[in-house]
Amino acid sequence: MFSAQNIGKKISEAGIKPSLQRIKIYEFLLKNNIHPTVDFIYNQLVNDIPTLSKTTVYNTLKLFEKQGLIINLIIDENEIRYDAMKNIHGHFKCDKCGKIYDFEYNHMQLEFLGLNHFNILKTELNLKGTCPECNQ
Amino acid sequence: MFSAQNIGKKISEAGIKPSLQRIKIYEFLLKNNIHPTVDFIYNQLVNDIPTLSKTTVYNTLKLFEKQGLIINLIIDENEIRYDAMKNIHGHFKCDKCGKIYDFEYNHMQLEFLGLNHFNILKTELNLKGTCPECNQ
DNA sequence: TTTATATTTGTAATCATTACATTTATGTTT
DNA sequence: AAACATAAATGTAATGATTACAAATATAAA
Repeated sequence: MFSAQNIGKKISEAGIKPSLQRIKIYEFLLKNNIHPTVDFIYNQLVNDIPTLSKTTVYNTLKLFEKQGLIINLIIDENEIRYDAMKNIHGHFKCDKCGKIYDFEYNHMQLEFLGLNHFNILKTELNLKGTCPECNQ
Repeated sequence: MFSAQNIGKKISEAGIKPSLQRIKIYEFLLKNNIHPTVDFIYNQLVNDIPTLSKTTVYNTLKLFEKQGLIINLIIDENEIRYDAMKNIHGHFKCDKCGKIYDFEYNHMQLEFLGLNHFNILKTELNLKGTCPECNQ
């Protein structure tokens, strides 16, 4: 499903040279749809690539985002998260356990008032509250 | 329109003792609907209150938020902004000039799929792109 | 006036991110 | 293959927003 070749190809198609580090980082995002932070990604991958630097993770994610391969997710202070899912969806963050859930919504029906002549490039719908597990 | 008494009363109604600092900070948010950062608020008010500490601004805004008097707005990394507008509305941030615009949207028609038994306490709709001024 | 409590203040610590210079890897030319 | 140029990765130091914490000040109560 996500072979190294496929991943490298996707990276190439985004105009990025597929180095080992870049393949591993993108692979991690594709296989783990958990909206990880930079720190989390680094800690997971440093086992695989002992020489990995956190700066590389930062640079790589910034590059991926610039080239449209992933999106970033600013849902709470002091933590940028990353998401390789490219379909439009919303994010729910549980205030108690901190887990982030994806959800679908009827974005086609959304209507914005007073944004004529605005060039909208990104839409973020973030919900907060408590998840079913924490509600019990 | 926003007299010191009215402001003090609103703060009291939120269960907060209306000190000078608290009144000035809330007054600033009410009179300037510009989604300011902590730093901006501090720099504006320190003229008025020369002994003001930035810690007080942080503490006061946190308290206001906890008591539901204001909301915070996390639309970009490294900057929490605050908003005293209590009606539901979205925020558009221009990538070029950085200005944040309010807009209305049809939130009543919004439908979330897969969030049964989730307790939704806050909804944030953030758009990004370029504003008409920067599009020219 | 004492005493207790709440609020404000200033400094130091924390932590995510960025800047920058060095090292390593990759690709090209001769 | 060697020399060179370029790109990518690395490690350390700097930045900047936020928080922790203890001391000082203000407010309220006895």
